[in-house]
Amino acid sequence: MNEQLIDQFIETWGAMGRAWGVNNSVARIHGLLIITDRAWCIDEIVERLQISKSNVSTSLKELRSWNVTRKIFQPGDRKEYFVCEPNAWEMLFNIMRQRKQREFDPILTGVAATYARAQEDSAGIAVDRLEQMKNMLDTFDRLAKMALASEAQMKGMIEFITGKK
Amino acid sequence: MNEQLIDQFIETWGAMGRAWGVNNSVARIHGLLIITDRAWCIDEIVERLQISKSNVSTSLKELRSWNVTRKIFQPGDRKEYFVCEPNAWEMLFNIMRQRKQREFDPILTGVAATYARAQEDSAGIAVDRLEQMKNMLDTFDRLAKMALASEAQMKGMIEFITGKK
DNA sequence: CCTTTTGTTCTGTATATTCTGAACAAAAGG
DNA sequence: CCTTTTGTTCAGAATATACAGAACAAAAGG
Repeated sequence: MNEQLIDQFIETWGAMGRAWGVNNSVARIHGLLIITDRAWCIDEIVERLQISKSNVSTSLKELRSWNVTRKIFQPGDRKEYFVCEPNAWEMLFNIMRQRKQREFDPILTGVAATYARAQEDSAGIAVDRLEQMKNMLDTFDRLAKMALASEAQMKGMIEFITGKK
Repeated sequence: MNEQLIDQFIETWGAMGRAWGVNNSVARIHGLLIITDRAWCIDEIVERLQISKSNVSTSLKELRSWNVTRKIFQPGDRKEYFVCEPNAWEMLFNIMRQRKQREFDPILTGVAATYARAQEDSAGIAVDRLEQMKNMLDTFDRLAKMALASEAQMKGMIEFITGKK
């Protein structure tokens, strides 16, 4: 087993998580599940990453809420084992769907509300900028809806744009 | 002046910042510069947002590092005033360029390095997943380079995809 | 020169978050 | 039933982040 190489990937994935606002333990566990070629139970993760069982338990719960990890059961073993979504694009899609819903949609609603009220009373407000901002968010909303509707569609889109055969 | 409406937008923008890993004060100041129709000096921001001068100073420095805010000088006034990039798309582009450079590129480098080493010694490593991950990141890199090269090109792309006339 | 204005940097405090160990719950085995 | 295994939840400790106020720097005005 190439432990050092695994560590290197886990570290990279952890850095990625930090950059995108994901908890370090959560990202590291995810990295471990991605890079290794097997299912892990909680105690094994505790041992491998040297973090507490409670931390592993809650982190795995969060990973499941993002639909990137799931439980499996081994025959004749009471323990729960965990694996990650094996398809990289599907994984990304699941994360993007969740993030859009949790983080983008409320912002769009908020900006649209401000924009609507600014029509009535615009004193001191840069209405043109607000409108631009709203239009931009609307465009992203439309784009995201299309892209996230089907994996095939998004990949088609991207290949078309980047001109890859 | 519709102070409440301005507050509402600043709050929305702050929430957006939090969701994307931006410091709350930084995001609120940015929100203030976006929504209001004028240039602000440090003391005015201190007064309006009720945060300390040191906080405003460092936050503005960060906003400048993202190329979304710049200093201007008023005739016959020693104070520095601050305005935000007036074009919403240009603002987004500047942020994306910086984030790609600071946060995405190192990840791509890291994963590519792991991938290269995994060719030699792949014991216990899910090489197929690593390859998928690397390919996905490469695709994004290509896509981002194209999109960020010119504002017109990206807007064209988006309009083409979303089918907007 | 000395004072005033303006902005930045530094240091300690307050706040938020992350993480651990312990307590707890649930269920299987004997 | 009682014990063991397994996983979750909770309370507090440890850590990291954000922030304010003070000290400092730079430059203009007199």
